[in-house]
Amino acid sequence: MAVPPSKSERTRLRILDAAAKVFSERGYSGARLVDIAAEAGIQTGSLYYHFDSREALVEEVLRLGIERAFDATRSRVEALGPGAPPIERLRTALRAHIGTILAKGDYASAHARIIGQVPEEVQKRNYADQQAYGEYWSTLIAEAEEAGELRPGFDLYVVRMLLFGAMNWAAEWYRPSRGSPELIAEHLVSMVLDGLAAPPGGAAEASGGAPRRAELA
Amino acid sequence: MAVPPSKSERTRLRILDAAAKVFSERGYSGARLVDIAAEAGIQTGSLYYHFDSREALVEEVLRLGIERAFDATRSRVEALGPGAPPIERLRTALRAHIGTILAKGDYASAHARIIGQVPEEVQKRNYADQQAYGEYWSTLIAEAEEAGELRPGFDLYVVRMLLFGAMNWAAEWYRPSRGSPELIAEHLVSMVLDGLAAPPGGAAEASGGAPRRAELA
DNA sequence: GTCTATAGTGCGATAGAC
DNA sequence: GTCTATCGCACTATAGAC
Repeated sequence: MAVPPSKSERTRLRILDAAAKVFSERGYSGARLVDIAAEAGIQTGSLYYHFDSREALVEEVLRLGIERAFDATRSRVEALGPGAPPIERLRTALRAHIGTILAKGDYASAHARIIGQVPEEVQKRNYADQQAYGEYWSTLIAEAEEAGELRPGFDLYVVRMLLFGAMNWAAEWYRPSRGSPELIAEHLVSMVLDGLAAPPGGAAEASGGAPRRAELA
Repeated sequence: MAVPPSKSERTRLRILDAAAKVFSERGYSGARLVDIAAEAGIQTGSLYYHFDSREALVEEVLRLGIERAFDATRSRVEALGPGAPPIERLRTALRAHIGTILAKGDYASAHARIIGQVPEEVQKRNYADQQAYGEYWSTLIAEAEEAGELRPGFDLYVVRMLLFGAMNWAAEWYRPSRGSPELIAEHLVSMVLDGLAAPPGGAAEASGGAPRRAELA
């Protein structure tokens, strides 16, 4: 754990960062090894000292894409402590996942963008990781429903996918000029949990202004 | 208008359908002309009688992707008549757009998936169409807010992009086994307008079951 | 570990017959 | 209009020097 990273490992990480960026920008087939190498500051041939093939490289990017989002989300949810209401855990997970997409580099967005384009073998090997993260979200949502904190009647799989869509798509349009990641996260949480519509009573005031501006904005 | 399509035009349309499908499945660079030709039932060289280049082909697919979603959405909103409340117009637009994504072939989802990967020149030429459709949505959302039918405080650009994300992403996960397009559309509308959360009163009953099951399910 | 050089392959595009 | 044949290029991957 406390071992300082060797030169080889540091280069390997630079390559992975470069690959995540280029795969995310150009898609799986559009990303050229020469572009990835240039972004990492080496020649194309040198990539093969660190990775067996283009496929092995993309596979590691995809694995890290899930791992980073999962780690960030789980650790922030667990930091709430065991007594937190399920909907508060869900709210925290939403903030963590979209925060990873917006702020934490290109791994998560590379995964979202290219997983449907990589060779079938690579998809299969990534499937277990995806399942585990999906199960985690399923549990978060189901526990909120079982606690009576969600309106009844939703198909929770559909809900989960719509949520992932709103979050993962943010990689396509977000620019820092649009506001802090935290502000975007508050919009998401406010929209999907409380809804855009003013409550029927007409007293818009009573429902509170929608997204409370994030402290860190 | 009433002119029957020539053989050439029918082949051209078969090629476009095939291209929309293959571009949507494999991404811009992953789509091979030989696959598109095979899907259309012709040889690769024959494509060049109908289109000048691979770029010209993808450009037409992208143009149609916007056009079809725009036409479907606008016509359903206008069918409501001039007196419809703005939030009802927005609700209808949401149903129409996601319905196009889920049911109406591959053009809309091809646009969503590959617009970020095509050469910059192609992106630029598609930009005007995108702007027009985006403006249309901006107006729908802004009118609902001005009518006091939305909770105050949202950045409407962020809202629009989160909505597009939830809708466009559906192409990635939707299968007919998940339910009819209409059922998915009701989940979307219910979630983003009324929210997932049960109202604070605790009388979950009063808020109504979430997505009313679509008639056409 | 990283370089240069190159072998091998697959794809977009064109030419010309039918 | 569609075919077959082919040119030329760009890219992955390997070999061997340093």
